[in-house]
Amino acid sequence: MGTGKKKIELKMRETEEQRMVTFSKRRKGLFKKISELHCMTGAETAIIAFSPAGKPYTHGEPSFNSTMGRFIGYNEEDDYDNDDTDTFKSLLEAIQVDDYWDPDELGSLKQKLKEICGILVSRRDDNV
DNA sequence: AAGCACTTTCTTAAAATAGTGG
DNA sequence: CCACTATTTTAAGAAAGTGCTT
Repeated sequence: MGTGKKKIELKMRETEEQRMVTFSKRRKGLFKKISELHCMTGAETAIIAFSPAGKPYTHGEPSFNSTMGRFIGYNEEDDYDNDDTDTFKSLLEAIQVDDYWDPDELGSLKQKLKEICGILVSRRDDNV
């Protein structure tokens, strides 16, 4: 016999546990709404949400990567894998591990990411 | 096996939305 | 249009379940 939904203040949840559960539930609802937006309007979408523990959750339609690729302006002829969401995810995760990762490795990962972003941004600026 | 980081299930009320009539 | 109500959807609380790493 649950106590049912209660009214709560719109502020940071008090405990880590509350934050985790609320994150899980509300992310689910948010991603569902975004699916509906795509379904009803054809809008291409991409969203990233970092969990309280720092893990990135992505969602997008027709796919996260294709929408991100479109946003950043990559060329169609590039053989870019639209379904490989792990590509962006792993890059995102790489930035999160500052304190736990080997500094040299992190440095090179960040450098790679910067290079990739630089290439993509300049390509976008050239073509649009 | 234990611990972590979520995820889900259930009950129930809050909030959002659709429908109706002025 | 706005006010009111009926219906649907969302999510809080509590607790249990899942999958992965150590």
